Amino acid sequence: MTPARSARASAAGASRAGSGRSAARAADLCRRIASWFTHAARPLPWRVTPRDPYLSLLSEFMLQQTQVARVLQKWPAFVARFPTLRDLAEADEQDVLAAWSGLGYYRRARLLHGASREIFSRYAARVPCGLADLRSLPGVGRYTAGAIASIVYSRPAPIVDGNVRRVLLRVEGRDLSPASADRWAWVRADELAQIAHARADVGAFNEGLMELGATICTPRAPRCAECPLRSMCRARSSGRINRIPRPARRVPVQTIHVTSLVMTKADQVLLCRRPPTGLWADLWQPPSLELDGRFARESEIAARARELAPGAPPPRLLRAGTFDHQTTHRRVRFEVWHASAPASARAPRGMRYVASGERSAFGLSNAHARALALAARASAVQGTPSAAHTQTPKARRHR
DNA sequence: AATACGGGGAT
DNA sequence: ATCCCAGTATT
Repeated sequence: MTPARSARASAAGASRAGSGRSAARAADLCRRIASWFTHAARPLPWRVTPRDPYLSLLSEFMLQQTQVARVLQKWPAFVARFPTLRDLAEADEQDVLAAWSGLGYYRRARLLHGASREIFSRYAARVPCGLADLRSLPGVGRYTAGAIASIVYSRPAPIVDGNVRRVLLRVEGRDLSPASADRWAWVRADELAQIAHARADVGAFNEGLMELGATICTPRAPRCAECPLRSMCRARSSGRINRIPRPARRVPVQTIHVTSLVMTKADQVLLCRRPPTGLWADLWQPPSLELDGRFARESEIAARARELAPGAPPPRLLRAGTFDHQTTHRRVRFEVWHASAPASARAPRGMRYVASGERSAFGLSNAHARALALAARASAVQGTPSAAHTQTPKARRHR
């Protein structure tokens, strides 16, 4: 064997056993993350020691595609309303939806409720620790199952969310297409989870990886100077930190027109239920007309108002105003009208007149809550003098 | 492999 | 204005 050939062979061997250097690198990465997380972890209400399985499950559902700051706003009231898994499992779905109001992706509330009922009945009210059992629960996918298994039960399961994917792609300098990036990240996260589990606490490693992505290795303007991985980050050393990960293909935003008719009777407002599928499924709203490319004409609103208060003289309509409600791939334009129903009016079948005090028992989207507020301000201005002087300066601008 | 599904934060 | 967020279920 010539010296040259011998050198190639040993180089190939060393790189496959790959082991050598890459295993040491992986162990180093795990160690740095765990060490950093012990002092950098944000105090969050579900980060209790030891982890509470129910609170962890609840937080994971709420945090699906939802930022920590938003979950923190809704967390106290939800936990106070449903302190234990049993409370949640025995609740009516509508009460769960009401407590979820404003969080978005309302299907999660129904799935969480279903999961809690299944855990209550099939698992004796204990959140399961096995990946397969977890995955069988409604609303629990690969990420959530891995999070519960590893963070709550210290099982060697990987998790990949948007944070983990970004951190791993960057530290390893992988400029992959979105689909390949996701597959690669799961493989890499699995390898690292096994190492972290063998060395220390895989839960702290997984949680630390997410925390790093959420607080340091952010999508834009990452704070590399504070990053525990800065000296080993290949995206940074090759100047590609702003190109990795590649941006996802974005879908064009479509515009929807909603004309809402807010019927009030004394201090009560008429609400109806949305259909069980589609946007804002199963939530409550004021009766609304959703038309293609335009708001409803006043004659169409008037016809609807007569249906809602049959037998009464035609209600006087007040155009309260318009606003835009922006979501990721939709712009919802609202036009809000107000009408007063006579005290004798009865709510049509399936609808309810709801007093402001009991509003919190009804699941309402933020958009429809805003429509109700707009109508209330407008009718207060146009209505009784006693109500008119309570308007805020902001309300005055809407006249 | 795409698409539907909220609402808001950060830049 | 643009991108993204502790994703999952359905098509």
